[in-house]
Amino acid sequence: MENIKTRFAPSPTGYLHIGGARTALFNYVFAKHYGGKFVLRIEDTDFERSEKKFEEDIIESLKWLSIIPDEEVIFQSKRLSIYKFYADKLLNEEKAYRCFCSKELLEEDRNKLIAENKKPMYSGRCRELKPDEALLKTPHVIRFRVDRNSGVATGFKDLIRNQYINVNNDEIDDFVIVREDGMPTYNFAVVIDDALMGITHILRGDDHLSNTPKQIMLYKALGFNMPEFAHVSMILGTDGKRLSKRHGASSVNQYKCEGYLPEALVNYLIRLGWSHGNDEILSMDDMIKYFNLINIGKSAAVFNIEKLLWLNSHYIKQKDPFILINAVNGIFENLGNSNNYGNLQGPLKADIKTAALVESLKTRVKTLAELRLKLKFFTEEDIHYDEEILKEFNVNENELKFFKSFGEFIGGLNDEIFYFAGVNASDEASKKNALESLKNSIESIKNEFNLFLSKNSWTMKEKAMIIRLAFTGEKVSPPLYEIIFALGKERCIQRIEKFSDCINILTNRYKV
RNA sequence: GGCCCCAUAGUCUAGCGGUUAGGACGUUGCCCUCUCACGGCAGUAACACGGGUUCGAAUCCCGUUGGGGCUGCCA
Repeated sequence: MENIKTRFAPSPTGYLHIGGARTALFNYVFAKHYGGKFVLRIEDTDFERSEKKFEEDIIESLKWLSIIPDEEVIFQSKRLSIYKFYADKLLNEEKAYRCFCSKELLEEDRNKLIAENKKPMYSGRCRELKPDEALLKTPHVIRFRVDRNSGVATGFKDLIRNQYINVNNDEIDDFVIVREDGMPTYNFAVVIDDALMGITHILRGDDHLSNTPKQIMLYKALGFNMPEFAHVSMILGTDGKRLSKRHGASSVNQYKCEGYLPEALVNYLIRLGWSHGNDEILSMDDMIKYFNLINIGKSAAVFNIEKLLWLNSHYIKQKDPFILINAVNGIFENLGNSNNYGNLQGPLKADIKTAALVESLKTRVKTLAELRLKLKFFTEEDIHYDEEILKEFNVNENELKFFKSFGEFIGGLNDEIFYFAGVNASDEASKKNALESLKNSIESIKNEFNLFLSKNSWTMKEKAMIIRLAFTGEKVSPPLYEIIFALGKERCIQRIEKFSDCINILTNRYKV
């Protein structure tokens, strides 16, 4: 196949949603696989519902997913004269006609047909009408004259089903191609644009399957070359209904804000309806290399957040901590104070201490938002000790002695363990060095720590939890060695003192 | 209602006439272990139903059922 050109043609009536993103992705990788082009066209002919912010969101979200158009974005609203030209052409050739039926009249016709249990279709009342000057000035639409010779059918080959789909023409009424306000309807504009833009393959949702025969008729009437068609099945929610807002997050931007990585989302979407043997993890390059229409599934797919989470955690694990710090700051910066994650103080520092925690936390989280939350004990000074938790682990005054010597141990640690020159997070070599010596520091802390414990005949198992509580206030945390490194001697000792005070208060209360 | 599309585990899927029906997510158990994870190992679970065609059907055909879409001066 040569000179492939595909397009993604959303209407800006909502944020880019998951289904749209997948359609865009399929179009993109299909075009790239054959060395062709992919373009973006915004179908903003519905002035009522189209909004600028949605246009921007669509373009930004695609960019975030690395789905980059090869040509300037096209807006249908800027091509109105083109649609008018072709409407006049059809009118002159009597392939279309003006319809003056009022909306009320049409509604009446419709209801009558429905009452008779018939398919609601336009009656063709204005088909043979020859409007005079006066009538032409009244509001009207333009309808396409469907070939009604009995037995005529319109069909096309669908590349995904690999079969012909035919519909009898008498199933299709004389549909509107130009609205009362002069705007083209979807079926009309889409055909003209796809033809004029030289789109060779139309890959779209199968909700358009029933529209395709109408469009085929227009291609023929306008004398355009016919593109190939491929209809991808839809994405469903867990209830089997078409995916929408009520199924939770449905826009790409929401996933971004919740801390999903673009490569995870793209990987998830490509596998939803398409497969390459048993491959699950696919980079954009892999997708482009392997993508084909044959392996696109015909049946609808249910969106499964668990698998997305799995992929997200997979990609998080692959990243170095400095990149993750950056990514976390990126999403929380945009969210500002209006986020759902409570008050988090400032951006994360791209230093070795933060990196140490992020490195050990990255196997423990599934989203970036979760990562940020798990860093709270580190970024905030105010540690809260929950009485219930302390009771649960039976923290009592007997531990005061332990914490006293533990504090001394921390204070006695070699300062060199904690000393790091600044890390340049944009320099690979600098990061690599820092991460390498970080390992050494952690190793040293581990050795010293174990020595300290065994000298006193204590074990890690019996002391780990109370130390964890003292340092973080939480039952769950990264490993203690990393925490000691990240907090540093001073903050560790402060927390030990605070925790000891807390034990005192608690036990004194019982004595009284 | 009419027309069109679809049908392998809870979910995503492999399979394209002969397989112990494969993989992944999830889930369960075990190992590792300072908590939680990661990781490793093991287990769990599917051809919607009924007719054909064929020596042989998850695979081909028909029907039933179920689901989805369209039926707008939305896209």
